[in-house]
Amino acid sequence: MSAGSVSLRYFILGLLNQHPMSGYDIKRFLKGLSWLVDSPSFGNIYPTLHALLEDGLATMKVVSQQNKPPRKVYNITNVGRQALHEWANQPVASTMSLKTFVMRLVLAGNFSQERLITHLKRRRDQVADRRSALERATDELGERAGLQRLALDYGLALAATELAWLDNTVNRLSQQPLSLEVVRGD
Amino acid sequence: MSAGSVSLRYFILGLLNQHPMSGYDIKRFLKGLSWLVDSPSFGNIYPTLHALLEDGLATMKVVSQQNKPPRKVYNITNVGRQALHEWANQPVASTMSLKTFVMRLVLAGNFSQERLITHLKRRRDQVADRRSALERATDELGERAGLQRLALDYGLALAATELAWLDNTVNRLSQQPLSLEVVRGD
DNA sequence: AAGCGCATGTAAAAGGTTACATGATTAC
DNA sequence: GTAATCATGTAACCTTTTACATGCGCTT
Repeated sequence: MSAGSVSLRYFILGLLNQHPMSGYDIKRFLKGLSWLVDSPSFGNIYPTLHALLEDGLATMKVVSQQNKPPRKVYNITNVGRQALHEWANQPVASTMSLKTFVMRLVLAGNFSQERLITHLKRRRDQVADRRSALERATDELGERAGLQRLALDYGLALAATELAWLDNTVNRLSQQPLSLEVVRGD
Repeated sequence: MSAGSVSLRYFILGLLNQHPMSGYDIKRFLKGLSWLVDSPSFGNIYPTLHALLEDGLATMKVVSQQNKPPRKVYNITNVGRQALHEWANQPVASTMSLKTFVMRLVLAGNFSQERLITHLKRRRDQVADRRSALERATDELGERAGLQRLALDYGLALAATELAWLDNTVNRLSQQPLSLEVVRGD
């Protein structure tokens, strides 16, 4: 999960800040978005939740269900919220994978509208750089039509779409703010 | 690198099959494509090359340079080529990250035009499935406009572009095959 | 001989998946 | 009682990054 990515610890903490969840819930939620975000295994999720408990960043409550075994629902604490904000204030690496971008996008719900827009704009600049790099690489290839050209072509198509989407979204959000209703646990 | 991905061992082997390279060369080449493929560290590359040597899948020759320290250039062996083909014949997981797709696309140069087209078509189907899943998820969200919707929207935009590119490319390649000049090492 | 860029290498630590094991609850 | 689904948990293993260390060849 790491490698210029979002550490699972803070990714989960950010999810908990939006909604109390069990390990199973987290797995299901991320599995549904698995093309857009990392989807860790249970063997990674459960120990991470235990660590959050241990460090006082989250609390746990056993919730009985009908027809189903009980769940352990985790809730972020005030200390956890503070840790999350401190983490979020750290500078972000200048390059970022698609998944990392979307993960931070999801976490952005914990913060302000400005921060969200900043995040999108930074991504925009990054994608523009990437497009330039791909164009340069394409030029260097010259006439040769091969697999590398195919890969570059593919990358350029994606970059163009991403840029358009980001511009569009930044404009839209600037005019009409998103309501960021974060469900606060307690 | 693993986790439904392309193992570094075979990725490097595939690169060597297209062109003899040193560890440093590999690093530089992949760094340039780092948005499209995994870009492993030296601490991963060098030991992998040693293992390929050890297993007889590659040979190594020290090549002196002017003005620069000598390089260790690796070359695939016949045994290595056979291992690569066996690996490539194994069934591929039904879902694949963008990077994994592009990595396999680059490796496809080692194989036939049909295999290349098959790879692209399989990706096409996969992306179509993904789009359906994202559409379903969007419907389930209903009216609520939030970050999750933003993420889904983003995913849908990318999926649409990918589908168009894949269709386009498959058609183009079906009519006008790509010349796959693989530089055979020695 | 000191410094710099190229090039290779390694050990320790971090991060993750796989493959189990356990147990609750319902349905047959 | 046994199979199936939901849910949690753990240990062994694998991969990968990080943070060094080494050395060549040129320049000053």
